[in-house]
Amino acid sequence: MQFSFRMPVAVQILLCIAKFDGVFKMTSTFLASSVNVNPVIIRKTLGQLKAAGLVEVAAGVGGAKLLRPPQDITLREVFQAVEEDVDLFHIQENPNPQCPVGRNIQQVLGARLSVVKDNMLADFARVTLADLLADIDSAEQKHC
Amino acid sequence: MQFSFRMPVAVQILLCIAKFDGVFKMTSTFLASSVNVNPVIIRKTLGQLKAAGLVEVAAGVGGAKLLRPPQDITLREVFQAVEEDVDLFHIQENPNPQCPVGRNIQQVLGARLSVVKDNMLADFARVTLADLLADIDSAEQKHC
DNA sequence: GCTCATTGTGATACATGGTATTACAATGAG
DNA sequence: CTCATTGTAATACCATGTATCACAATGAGC
Repeated sequence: MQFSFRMPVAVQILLCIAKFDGVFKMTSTFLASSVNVNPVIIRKTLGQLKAAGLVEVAAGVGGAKLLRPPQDITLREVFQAVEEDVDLFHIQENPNPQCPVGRNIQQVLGARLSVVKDNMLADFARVTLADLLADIDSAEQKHC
Repeated sequence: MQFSFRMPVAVQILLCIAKFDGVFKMTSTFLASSVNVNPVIIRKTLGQLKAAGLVEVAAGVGGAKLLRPPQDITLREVFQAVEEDVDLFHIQENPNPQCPVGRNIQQVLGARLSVVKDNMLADFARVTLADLLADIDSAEQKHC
């Protein structure tokens, strides 16, 4: 099991916008060449980020901008913008009610797993785009 | 994105074995009727649990047993027994090396996400089969 | 040694979801 | 009005998860 590309793609889009705002126009074609995916994927992802209130996209003329400063945007928001909010885990829906394990598994295991999911979201909430931009800058310096 | 049924199914199998050991013979057909999936799914899952050293399965005559007490088996082991150990997250493999974001995204975001994954596994490691058995018993008492 | 319920496993089928791509109407600055 | 661009529908393809059938191998008990 793996998460899809979507969240990493969304993060890369947002980082590019943050880093190149005012320098280049952030069109879906430009972003597509940084991420190396099809421009339509970028446009769909930008649509989700727009719906989440993270960016604005200029229809017609093109170009995307952040609506909030990078230090105010967390991975949690990005994740929730692009991933369906279904349960992360998936417990068999029709266990046997005759069996004491079957008739309680959903409640018992579900409670444990929802803690795990909450912790994951809390971890995401601790990382901002500004953190990642700083990480990138320090990685760049090491290369030079 | 969702995890598959596999881990919850494996947990339910192990709980049934723990609860009914010595009372019923734990064949794949019996377990399939508690979990309500095809017996072949049970046999495949038991095969993974056997490979992980959690259970033994009597070929021929049938029946599965735990190889360790429930308080020594954590959700982490169960999870890792049945889920491929690929990266939980999936970062675009060929970002544009010309772009400062593209050429660092894997390292930078990958480092952050591997922390999230480690935390998730640590959460799993804190829950044992014995905990779940106790949860089930207390849920059963409330129903009576 | 035979029987028979059971396991282990390969093959197949099907549904779902992610990704890539084409096409085109709608948009809006210049 | 023009034209680069966005938004979106349609389509295709592949990978993965799940269900199911079939059958050889197993091994306890008679």
